[in-house]
Amino acid sequence: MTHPGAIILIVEDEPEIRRFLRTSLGAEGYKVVESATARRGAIDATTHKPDLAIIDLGLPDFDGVDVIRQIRTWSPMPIIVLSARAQEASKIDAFEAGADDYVTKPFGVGELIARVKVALRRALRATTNHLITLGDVAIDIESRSATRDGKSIHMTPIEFRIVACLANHLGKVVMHKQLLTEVWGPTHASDTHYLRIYLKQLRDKLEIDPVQPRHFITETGIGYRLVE
Amino acid sequence: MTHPGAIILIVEDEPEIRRFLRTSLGAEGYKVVESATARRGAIDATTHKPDLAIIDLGLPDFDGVDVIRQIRTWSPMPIIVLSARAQEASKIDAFEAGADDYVTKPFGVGELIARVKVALRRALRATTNHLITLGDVAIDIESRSATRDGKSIHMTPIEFRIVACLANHLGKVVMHKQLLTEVWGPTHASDTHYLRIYLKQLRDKLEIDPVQPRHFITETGIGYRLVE
DNA sequence: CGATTTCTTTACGACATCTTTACGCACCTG
DNA sequence: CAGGTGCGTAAAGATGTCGTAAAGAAATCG
Repeated sequence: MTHPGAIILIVEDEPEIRRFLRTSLGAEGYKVVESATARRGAIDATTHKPDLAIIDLGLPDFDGVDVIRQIRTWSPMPIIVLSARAQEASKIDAFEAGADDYVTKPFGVGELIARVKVALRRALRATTNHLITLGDVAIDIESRSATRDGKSIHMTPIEFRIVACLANHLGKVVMHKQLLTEVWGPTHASDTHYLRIYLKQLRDKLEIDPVQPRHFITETGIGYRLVE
Repeated sequence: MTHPGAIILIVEDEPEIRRFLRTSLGAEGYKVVESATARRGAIDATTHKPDLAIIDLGLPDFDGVDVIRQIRTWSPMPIIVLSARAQEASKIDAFEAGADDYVTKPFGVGELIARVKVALRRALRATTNHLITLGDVAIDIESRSATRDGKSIHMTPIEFRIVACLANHLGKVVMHKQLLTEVWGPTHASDTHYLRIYLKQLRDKLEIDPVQPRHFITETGIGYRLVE
């Protein structure tokens, strides 16, 4: 599997389809979060911080397009639309709201999973570089793993999200607010002390000398920056 | 239109479809390059450096998937597959070869153009940077970083805001009052000594000879000016 | 269901940045 | 030539941010 442990949010009202997707995606190693309504979906997107969202358009309370717009106000996460509407106008609406892909029902699992993989792969690679070398430590963003001369280094989900976010802007400063919203969601956009704690942990694990960090650089008052 | 003048490569053997795409995409303001064979398409991709490629799978000489693999060895450009093959296996093959999207014939122009826009939008996000060169120093406003022959130069938040403000009016004089209000807010619009202190620091960091400034020019009694 | 990992909360010393204060110099003006 | 004005320079104090440790709460896993 390409992205072990990635969290996928499914916003879909039909229980059979939800069950279907849950088992298929679960078998691929993804964690699945489910929401049956648009309102619930928008909330779950902020609380569960998914890596990707699959959204149905025909929801009971609001239109799925509204959920897309809502998410797009704070996150660039990949969004795949799943809809029975085959008309071109629906597709164009969804794309303009910020969708990344559009799959019409009925659909094949294999195809959907392939599209999920493509979207995740794309989201995790900023340039062309999935592999990052920090001194004697090698980090593979795609397989969520890090190694120091052969020995693997364990990273928790949040630790990895921070590294991935910093790696997406390699060499550039990522502001506190952006880092916090991409990792913890928009509700924690001001909890800068979270960053201090996790950056400490990352430096302890990945830096050669955690006291004199050479890769996880702090830009006081602004944010953090990852340099190779 | 979202990306004026973007170059789009079309690899497609059927002349009617080529003509169709040429007019549709041309009307949207895109430049179109056409190739009728896989071999020709792989060559045109290297010579014309397109921003995006639309590739048919059923080509006379080789399979379109080979063209995708070929391009993926050297470029991360967005690739949209256009194919009559609706089987899931074909789609999965294409995605695994590195395709970004898959549209089955017959298709609607509106949808295709929407998918083209999404792909371009996504690709553009990675490659935008405002660069200013001051002698041997390069400043990237967007990523908040400055470098002198590879070595990064650290700037504090206020220092950077001053540079950004001056860079926004590159070559023109920015008055004391304007600079002060944009950086410190309207309450400090008269504290001109702040500027003297920070301009000194900036010159020490960014000028070749801080005593004889060539880029941070002071306009006595008026304000400051940044020249490249 | 208990054990272990992971996440969140709290607290405080160390440090970078910002602000304040002070003085020397060049220029202009009366 | 004395005194004012605007600018550059330097250094010390104040403020806010950061790093660190440790312990309680929640989630995960066998």
